[in-house]
Amino acid sequence: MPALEIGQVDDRTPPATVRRRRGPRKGDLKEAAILEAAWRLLAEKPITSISIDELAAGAGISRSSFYFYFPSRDAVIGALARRTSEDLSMAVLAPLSSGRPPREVVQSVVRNLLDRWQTHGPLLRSMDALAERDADLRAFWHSITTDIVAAYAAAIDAERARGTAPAGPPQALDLAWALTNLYWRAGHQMSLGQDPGGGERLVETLAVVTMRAVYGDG
Amino acid sequence: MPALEIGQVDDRTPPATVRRRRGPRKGDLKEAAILEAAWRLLAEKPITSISIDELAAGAGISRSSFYFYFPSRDAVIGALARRTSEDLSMAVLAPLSSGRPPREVVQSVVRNLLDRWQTHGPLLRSMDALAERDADLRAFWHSITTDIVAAYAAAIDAERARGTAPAGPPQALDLAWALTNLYWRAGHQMSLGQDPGGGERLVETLAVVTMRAVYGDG
DNA sequence: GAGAAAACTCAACAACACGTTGAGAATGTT
DNA sequence: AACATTCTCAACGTGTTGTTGAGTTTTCTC
Repeated sequence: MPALEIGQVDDRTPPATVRRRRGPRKGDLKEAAILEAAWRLLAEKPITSISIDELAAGAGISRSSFYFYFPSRDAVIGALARRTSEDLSMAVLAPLSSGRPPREVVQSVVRNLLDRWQTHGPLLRSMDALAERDADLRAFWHSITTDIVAAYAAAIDAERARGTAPAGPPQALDLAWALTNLYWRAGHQMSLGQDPGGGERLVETLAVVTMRAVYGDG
Repeated sequence: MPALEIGQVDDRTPPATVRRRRGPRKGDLKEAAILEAAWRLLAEKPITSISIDELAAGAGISRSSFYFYFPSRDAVIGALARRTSEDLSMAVLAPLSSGRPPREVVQSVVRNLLDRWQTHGPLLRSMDALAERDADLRAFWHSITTDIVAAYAAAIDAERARGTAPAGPPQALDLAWALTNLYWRAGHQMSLGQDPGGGERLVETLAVVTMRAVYGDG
């Protein structure tokens, strides 16, 4: 699956904002320009301090015109978020179905996720903040993470069935949920530069914790 | 340590807002009333949708008067956060120095933390959001969590010295950091009702993960 | 308890961001 | 060319923010 870049027009799926426009038209460029501007601005300041004016100016249109494309600033974040969700899912699901040895799978999952946080950090953080206010986005994102957790739990259950991992409690789902949230927060903190020792050391730590949590029987 | 309740006047330390007032004066009641109003409102809606007007009205003063006490809405959250930080530190530090067996210590730490998230959830979530914008609050909170992590790491190192836990890598500090962030995110999600299966089951899951992470040698 | 200082109150003002409206220009379709 | 759709934006109304300056009340000091 092509990893759709930010700013590139997404013609694979109907637009997330089912609002006014229908067919593939010219002003799609402007919509993309707004998203691109949001992406750019997000890298330098938190979402709450980006005004519609800046977004519009960044896309080369007037503030009023902005509202033709998006109903609100939050909707822009929502659109970016939906666009990133696939990428994030794949970061976890691909290694899980690779058939490689457990230790490598875990390492890949963790590495991939932290990698996404490195590049999409500002967006993911904004989304986290937005999800508290926006019920739609919260539901959407909840379903994404639920899928990821379910897949992870299935992998744990498979290991348990093979006898390589001890049976619960905790249930595989609970374990998967906890680990996924561990990765999430770790990535979040890393993207803020709040982690002790960068990159590979963090991957290693998370991988060890995961291996012990799944295969240990403390 | 007396667990200072919200709305109670804090005369133990100089006011966080070193702005205008000095001695212990009458209007302290109003300041407390604002904090109490913030606390109350926070329980029903996210910080971003609470207006200064509501805060002032909740405290029985005019909007302009609000600015006599706090320079901004964020400062109110900051004040509440500082007030809660001790409580949160103690939730972790007390069990660690209790001398009880490891498994019980871990369970207490986790239980205490989740308990705080249950009662202070809306505030802690607001703080998380605020910390991204406010450098002061971020630094303050970072020092709090750093202390907690350090204490946790010291406990792990003690176990390692006793030979009951395997030596690193990962370093005890990295392990403590990861576990603390796991608890944080778990509490965060729980306070949003986004966790699978409530209370005690979550405590159990986190306790198991912790025990395996510290004592396992996967 | 009189007078001064400090603490406190608030209406009015200015600045800003938001979202809407309605009139028009550009683009596409027949 | 005539028509419909897409796109643009100035102008407006609204709500929230933070400041100012003039007042009232409380507290302190003698």
